This record gives sequence, structure tokens and C-alpha cells, in this order.
Amino acid sequence: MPELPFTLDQLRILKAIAVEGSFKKAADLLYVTQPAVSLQIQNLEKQLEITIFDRGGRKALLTEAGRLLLEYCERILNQCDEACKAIEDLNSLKGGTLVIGASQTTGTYLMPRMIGLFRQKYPEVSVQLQVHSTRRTGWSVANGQIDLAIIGGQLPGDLENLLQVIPYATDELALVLPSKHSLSNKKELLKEDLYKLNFVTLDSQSTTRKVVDKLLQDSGLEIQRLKIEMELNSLEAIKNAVQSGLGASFLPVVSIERELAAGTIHKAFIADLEVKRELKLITNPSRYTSRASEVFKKNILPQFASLDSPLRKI
Amino acid sequence: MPELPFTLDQLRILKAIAVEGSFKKAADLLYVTQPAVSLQIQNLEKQLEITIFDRGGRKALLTEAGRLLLEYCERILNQCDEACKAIEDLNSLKGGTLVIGASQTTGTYLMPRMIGLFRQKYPEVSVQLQVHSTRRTGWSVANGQIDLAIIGGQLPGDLENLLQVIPYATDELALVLPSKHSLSNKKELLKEDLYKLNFVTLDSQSTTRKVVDKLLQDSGLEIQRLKIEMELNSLEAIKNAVQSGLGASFLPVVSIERELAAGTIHKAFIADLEVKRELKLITNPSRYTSRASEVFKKNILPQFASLDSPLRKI
DNA sequence: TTTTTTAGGTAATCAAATTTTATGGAGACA
DNA sequence: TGTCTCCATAAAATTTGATTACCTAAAAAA
Repeated sequence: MPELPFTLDQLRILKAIAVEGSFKKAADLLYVTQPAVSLQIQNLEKQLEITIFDRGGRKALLTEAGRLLLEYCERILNQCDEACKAIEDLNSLKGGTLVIGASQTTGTYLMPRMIGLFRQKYPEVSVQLQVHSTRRTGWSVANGQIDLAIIGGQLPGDLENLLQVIPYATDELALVLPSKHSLSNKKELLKEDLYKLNFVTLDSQSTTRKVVDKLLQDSGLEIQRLKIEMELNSLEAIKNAVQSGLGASFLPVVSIERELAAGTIHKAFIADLEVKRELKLITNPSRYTSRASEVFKKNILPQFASLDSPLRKI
Repeated sequence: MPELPFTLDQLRILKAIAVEGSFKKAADLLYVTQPAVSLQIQNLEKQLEITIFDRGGRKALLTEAGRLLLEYCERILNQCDEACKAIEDLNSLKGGTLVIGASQTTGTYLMPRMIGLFRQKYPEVSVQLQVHSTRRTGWSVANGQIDLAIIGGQLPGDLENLLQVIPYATDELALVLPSKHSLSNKKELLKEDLYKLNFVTLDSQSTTRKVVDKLLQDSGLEIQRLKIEMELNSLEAIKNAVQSGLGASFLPVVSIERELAAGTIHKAFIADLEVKRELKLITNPSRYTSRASEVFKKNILPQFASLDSPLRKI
């Protein structure tokens, strides 16, 4: 670990003298007194064991060693300036990367709009969206690989304490039927009607599936009695299956806006039953929060948050 | 004139932490205490308005801004190391350029040998030889374009005081005759014999010519009575002329060693007359002396200096 | 020339920045 | 739970660097 034989200040002074051709002018340029400049150059010469300037005549002239050093000096100072600029850009959100985590659902239907809004405001910050399971997303937030995430499921207990979890919005999981289904005409279904349906569901490992199962169970339904026609691992696939009349499903309303508008899918209401889950924003309070992350949380998320979310009140 | 928001020491610390993964280890590596490291990083973070390390867990981890800064940090420190190495090379004569001045004669017959010796010892120092008139060489030494020079003539008066002039060697200007010349058989010529000769001389502007003229005049000869067959501006040309029997000439002995050995030219002795001039080393004491120049003067020149030269006594 | 001006070096004093010593708190690990 | 490690903090000490004042030498002007 070699000691550094010079400081950036000394290099700055060296350059100033070389530019101005005089110790005094360099001193003026740098807003210090001339002795300060003299001493620093003397230190530099002593430490490097070279003579840098010929002080004989009218002008301070560089020696061979001085010219050599000056070359490096300029390169070094340029790199320093560049570094400053890069950091400034990062601070003013003219650079950097924001890494966002999301579940399948939010990642597919919600995030694209939010990210679009963010990029519109800060086009020079690149955004990376990582769609993973709730569990994996949680760990990524915990160890800093993801700046912030929105999840719909339940975090593992140990993470709950580690991370900051803010209720963000309520996501209704609507019962959807093929438009031509016989039950589609009824104003309101009864819970018992569910037993008559064939379901197309997400596979049993998915967070959304677990949430739905739990909610139905909590409301008194015996989920073993529900008939599952098939399990698919993509919401889009399920939507297609429902539209094709293959069965019913509980799907996030955000994912079926277009289909509802087009009438290709029917959303049913069930008496005494609302299947809803809380979407939550998770961040890691014990970690550095990037400016981009801050801005995203403060300015972008609230525009999509439900009215009762704490995010609205910031 | 932007202030620099960081110091090289801070960058060095940053790098050490990044490498070691811990403030403490970095402190050990740099031979300082741990608080010193902490404070410097805090200063750095304050000045750049960024967070560089996540200090939460077991290891100190870089944030995005920290990684960005580290990149520049490494480049900057590398440049610094390179600069140091270049300066060291210069100091240890593993680089740099030595500029030597010389007159026609010394430049042609003496310098090549000296430079050869120097380059043998310091092959990485490049040497530049500039052959000019005494006057011009003197000025070049005065204004630093030439590090040191050997001259045979008289410096302009104003330069004599400005420069350091050290007697270096005595250069005999021998009277040479064609080997077949009738006078070549005489053991010793008389001054009067010179009037019988046809001379081939350097042109009258040349320093050597002036020196010869002056010496002959001082010894009582009437130089107007000497017959000048032709004036040439190159010693080699004169040598060829003499060898071809076109006339006699006064030539520096160093320039005819080969021809004397081969017997193609005859060196005559004149009673009561020695045509000699002092070769002098000139340097500029008011200017920076490069290491290469120092070494050349101390180690190379003495090997060629006459016994009574002050250079021998160093 | 002689005087004036300007650039740069030196020395003593002083202020500021860094380091160290000493100490405390938080998380990791047994 | 206790211990250990790592980092942060505070006060004191040291070092560094800057300023003021003064001096010298060389160039420019009178």
C-alpha cells in the first residue's frame, strides 16, 4: 500500500501554474496567496524528488519532469471532473438504475404504467423490473438487490420485521365467468353457486392462488368441494380459458379491465363475499435509499395508490 | 475553478474498503485507525451528497453511487501510480531525454563514442545530439534547449558570465599533409615551411578556422601569406582533399585517427608551434539540471577528459 | 544608470483538518 | 445470553496548510 506522493490540490496548483505561467497568477486563480502555491509546489518537488519548474526567468517554465507530471496531472484531474459529473447526474436523477420488484400480477398490469410515468419524468434513469414470487422478491429487497417492490402475498415472518411494509392498494380478485355461462345472467350469486362452477386456477404454488384459497376458506367455503378444471401458470392463459368457456376463475380486476370493457368476460358478484387482497409496498429501511427510489415512492406510487393508503398522505 | 469535492486519500480509503469489505480491515491496510477511515468516508459522502456504503450487515457493501464512484476511483488511482512510476523512471534514468550540444568536430568524432557509452549504461534514456556553431550552442544552453554542450571556440562575452564553462580537454589541431608530399619526410618543419604549402581550410566563418587563424597569428605567422587552395565546409571533405594531394590543412587530431593509423595522411610536427585549443564543457547553472545530464557530466565525460580537466577531480 | 515594479522565496503565526484515544451501541455467532 | 466484531461518536492532540509580513532578485521604466 504505497503512500501517495502528491495530493489533488498539488496537481491542481501545478496545472494552474502551467496554464498561467506564473505562481502568482495561479494563486489568484485559485483564490489563495502566492506563498501557499510556492509551498505546495516545493512539497511536491520534495516528495517526488524532482524539479518541476525553472523559476529563473520571467515565466515559470516546466522542466522535463514537470512536463511529464503535467501530462498525468491533466488526465487525473479530468477523471476527477468526470467522476463529479457522474455523481451529480446520479443525484439529479440523470442517470442510475432503479430496480423494482413485483409479483406476476402487478408486474404485468400495474408496473408498466407506473414505470412509463416515471420514465417520462426521468428518462435518464433506467428502470429494471424483476417479476418474482413474493418470497424471492422479499429476500431481494432485504439484501438490496431490489430497491422497492409491490407484493400481494404474505411475506415470510422473519422478513416482515426486517422490511418496511406499507399498505398500498386493494386488489379485488373478481370471480369471472365466460360471458355465455348460464350463471352470468344472475345479478348476484350465492356462495353455494361456486360449487357448481368449474374452475381454471393458477397453480397451487402461486401467491395469488394461496390468497384466494385462504380468503374463500375464511369465508366458510369448503375449497375441497370446488371443482378445478385445470391449473395454469399464467393469468393470460387463464383469461383465454375463461373466455373460451372452459370455466370460471378468480382474477385480479386490474388484469381484466380490457376484457370486461369488451364484454368477452363476465364479472360476477357474490353475496356476502368479497375476495380482496392488500397490495403492499415493501422497502428495506436499513439500507441506503437511492434518489430514484425515493422519487418513485413519493411521486409515482401515490398516483396509483388507493385513497386510504399511507402513501397518499405523504 | 471548481473546488474538488474529494481527495486522493479519500479515494484510497474508498478503494481499500471496497477491496477488504470492511472499514476496520481497510484501516489496518492503510496503517491508520478505524475512526479515521469512518470519518473520511463520512466526509466524502457529505461532500458528494451520496451514500457510498451500506453499513448494515456483516460487510460494508457499496451502494449504486458507491460502485459508480469506485470505478472512477480505480482509474484515478491507476493514473496516479503510473505517474509515480514515470517520475521514478526519470529519476532512476529509465526514461527521459538528454539533449547534448556540440560543435562539428566534437559532434562528429567525440560525441558518438560518449553517447554510445552513456546509452550502454542507460539504454532507456534517449539522447539527442545537436551540432551547431559555438554561438548558437551557447544560446541554446542558456535558454535551456540544450542540457550541456562541449564547444571548442570562444563564447560571446555575455554568455561567458551566464554559463558555467569547465575546461574539458585539449584538442590538438595537427598540420596534416598528403602522405606523398615532399615535406612529409621531414622530421620537423619550420614555421617558414608553412608558406610553401597550399592549404585546404574550413570556411572562414567556422569556429575552428578562427581558432587556427588566431593561434597561427599569435605565434608570429603572417596568415595572409599562407596560400589557401580552397575552402570547404566539412572536415571529411578536407580530409579527402588532403589525402588526394590537393594540399595541407590543420585538422583536429581526433578527426584523423583512422587516417593516421592507415598512413593515408601524414601528421607533421612544427618547431616551436603547437596549435591547440581548449574544449570546454558548458552548462547553465541557473537552470534545472536533469538527472541524466548530471550523470553524463559526472560519469561519462571524465572518461574522455584530459588529465588536467577539473572534471577528472570530481 | 538608478528606481520601480513584479515574481517568488522564507519565517512566524494561526486556523483548520485529520488522527488518535477512548467509549458506546448494534448485529453476528456460539 | 454473553461475547465478539464492527462501526459511529466525542474530545484531545497532532499535523497540515494558509496567511501575514518581509526579503531577494530580476525585469521594466524613468
